[in-house]
Amino acid sequence: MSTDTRRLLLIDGHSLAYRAFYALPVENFSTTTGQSTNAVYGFVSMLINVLASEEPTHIAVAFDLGRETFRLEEYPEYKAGRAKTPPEFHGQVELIQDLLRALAVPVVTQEGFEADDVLATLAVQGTAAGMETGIVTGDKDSFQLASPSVTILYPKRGVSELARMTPEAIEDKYGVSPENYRGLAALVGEKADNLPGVPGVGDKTAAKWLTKYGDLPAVLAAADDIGGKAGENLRAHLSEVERNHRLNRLVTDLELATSAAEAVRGEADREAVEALLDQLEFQVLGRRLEPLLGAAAAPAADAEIPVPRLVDAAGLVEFVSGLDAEAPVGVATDARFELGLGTVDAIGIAQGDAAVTADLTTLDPAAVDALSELLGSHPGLVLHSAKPQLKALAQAGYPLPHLALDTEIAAYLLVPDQRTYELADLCTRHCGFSPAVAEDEPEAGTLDLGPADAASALTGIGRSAWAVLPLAAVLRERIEAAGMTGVLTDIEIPLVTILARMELTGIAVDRSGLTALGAEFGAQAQASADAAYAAIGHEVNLGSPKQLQTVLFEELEMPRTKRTKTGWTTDADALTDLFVKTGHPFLEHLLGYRDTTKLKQTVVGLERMVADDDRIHTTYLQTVAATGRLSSIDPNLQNIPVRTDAGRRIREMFVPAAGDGFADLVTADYSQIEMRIMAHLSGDAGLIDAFRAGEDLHSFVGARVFDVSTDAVTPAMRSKVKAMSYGLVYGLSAYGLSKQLRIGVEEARGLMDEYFERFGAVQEYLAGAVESARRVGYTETMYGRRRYLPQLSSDRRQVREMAERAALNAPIQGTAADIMKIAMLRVDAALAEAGLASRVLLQVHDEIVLELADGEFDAVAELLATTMGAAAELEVPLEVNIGRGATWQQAAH
DNA sequence: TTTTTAGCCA
DNA sequence: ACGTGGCTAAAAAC
Repeated sequence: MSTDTRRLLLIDGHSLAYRAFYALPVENFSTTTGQSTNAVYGFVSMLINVLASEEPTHIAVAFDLGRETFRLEEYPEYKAGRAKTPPEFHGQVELIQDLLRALAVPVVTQEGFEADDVLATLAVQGTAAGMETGIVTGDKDSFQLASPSVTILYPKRGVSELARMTPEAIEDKYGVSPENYRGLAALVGEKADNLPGVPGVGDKTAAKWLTKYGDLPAVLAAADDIGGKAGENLRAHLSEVERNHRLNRLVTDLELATSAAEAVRGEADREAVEALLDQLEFQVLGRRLEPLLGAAAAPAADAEIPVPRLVDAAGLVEFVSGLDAEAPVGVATDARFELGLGTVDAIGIAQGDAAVTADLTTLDPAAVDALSELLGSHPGLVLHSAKPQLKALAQAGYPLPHLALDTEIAAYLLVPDQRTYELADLCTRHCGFSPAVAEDEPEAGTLDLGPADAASALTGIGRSAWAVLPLAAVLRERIEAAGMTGVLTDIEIPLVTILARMELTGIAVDRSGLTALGAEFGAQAQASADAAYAAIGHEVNLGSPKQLQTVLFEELEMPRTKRTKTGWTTDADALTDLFVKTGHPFLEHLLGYRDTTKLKQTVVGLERMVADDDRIHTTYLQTVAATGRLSSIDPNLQNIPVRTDAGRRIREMFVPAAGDGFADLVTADYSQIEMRIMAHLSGDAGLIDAFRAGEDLHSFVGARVFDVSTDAVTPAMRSKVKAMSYGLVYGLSAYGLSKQLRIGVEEARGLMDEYFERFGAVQEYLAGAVESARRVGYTETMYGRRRYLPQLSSDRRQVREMAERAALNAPIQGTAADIMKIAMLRVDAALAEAGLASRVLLQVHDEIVLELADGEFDAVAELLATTMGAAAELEVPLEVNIGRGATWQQAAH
């Protein structure tokens, strides 16, 4: 192509925005105000790429305008049956148009026509003017426009790659010329446009006919000569094919406001572009837009992704010894876990622009030493999702490193309610590159090493090790800007190592006791089931809500309960109500069955997770709970039953490793920590007095609410007050309270009014918390941990009120989580400092469980009480309860 | 394979 | 419509 050729680039805006929307995970692209930006991001990213690769002299972007098109007029079902546009897509096209306007890129539309018609017209004008034309569109109808001077750039795989559909490429792929593509499409049909074609005819058959007869009119004329089922179908669908052919013709003679020759980019409005990028919270993308802003050549923002070197043992030693002891070091591995047992075969290490990958299974002692030295002593190690990798390395005999940063945790703190924090996505979003390059190259952590692609898998790990470094730099800046450096570096990052140790240690269980208990619960469940069957005279799957509904509401004609999406609820509350109303024994047995099967399932689930060392190694997730709490999986040890006697028998199965010098378990839990935080944050004098006086909180509050003396508070009054106090922390309504206490709404409202009368500062605090969250967009814990709640400004009431309740709860639940995390760090440090062998095994939100080394109880109890009690400075004391026993249950107090 | 229902914890 | 934050299992829907 000579340099003086004029090159015209035409873009189908709507089609590309839609492609981008589905190519990029919407949950990873939204602003703090809740505006989704994935389609905008993908579109702009594509625009930058295509401008760089095509270097057009002329450009235009077309959008569909208006619902009424001539196609819809002729065929009312045109594009009918399409799935509704997802709500997250709304507004993104407008944002793209705003951005294009600010960039002075011509936008061309025509009322009553689709973007494709506009592009077709411009392409024809361009060809007439001797221009080379490229059309970027995800609509195959435009293939009919391909010619020696017109190429269709069709997105494959997301929006990052464009297939160049020249006439030859179309001929190759479909077996027809661009002129005949319309005929092919008419025969085959287009599902997305609701244009059915000839049944049983696909690209191959259509191409065969078109080649044989020349073009579509000739095929239709020869329809009677075509044999077989396909020919029969063709004859039966002639009118549809003709209709498709009329509708898929693109209009090339529109009178447009801008002609191809006039489609030239003007001078960008830099301020407007920057304001928009700010609003979209795009940072890296903004730098990549620099060249479009007409400024002096900006430095290339695209990081050069180095190709990691595959090194052997000697190469690893050389690389490690050459590392700067001050500068950050990126590390990635292929660690994976099964029942608490980790495996790691490969490691990537990077610093600056250099990255290597090594096969850990082939290292010699010198290399192992060098690696141990690096992991054990380097102060700047950065990993993405460090904990599983640290655990696997530790099990492989390497020291538990000092972690400088975990990029997954940093990303979580910035947006704690995101679903995933994958390295590749974060790099794309924050750094403008993606470390996962080749499609056949597995990502770190997911590889299955076959001999053929072992090398590419290994370089993927090295690339990940390198990628965390630029990501870390960006995330650190953003964490600092949000005031969360303290939460990150003083709480979350040091906690990783502690959790890793807790998980590696696990908690011992009585394996045969579990088996026996499971069998016992199983037998009880079977007995309840048999009794239930006897009560109705036949068997039914008691675990199937659908079958239960048939029995309860049709067979037994009981009154209908609350609606669910698919019928009527059969939950325990509803069944209890029904039992009160009907007294039918089936209900009683069903409830008994539910209880015991649940217990049995819990026991069986635990049994499955016992590792070879007779211990259960749960995994704590540090980036899941939006409030800052931990969560626990595989198995979840934060929801082991405790409320019933039968349930507590499961806690009897958790024991110390007596043979290893651990005689007992110890539990330490914060008493009423959330109410204490409420007292502190609200500054309510009444609540603060109650805690300072060390009185029973609920009796104290009950005395005020019911206007009696503290010792005149009955158990019934106390339990009402307790439910209310906790409910308030979560935004409970009078209706909810009435349901929970099985009292009237008016009585519930009376209780709440009385409560707020006596504890006015609590009400003020709660109202103020929502108000300030609405204003700044996020809630904050005492330690600065944020949760963004853009839905506080939603105009949908249900959505908004849900956000309001979250805003009430997040600072309190989150502060409690912060305090417990700080306590864990200090307890761990204090145990080590005191030279004690007792160790922390579990965390259950406000409780920790320790394995007590022989003879250490007094020291440990003292240490726990002091350290946990002093973990935070509140207006009220932090009370810690400590218990000791031969099982988790017995250690409870 | 994903969604729905139910139930356990703080 | 009506209390927050989690995880798991089984059935049902896809």
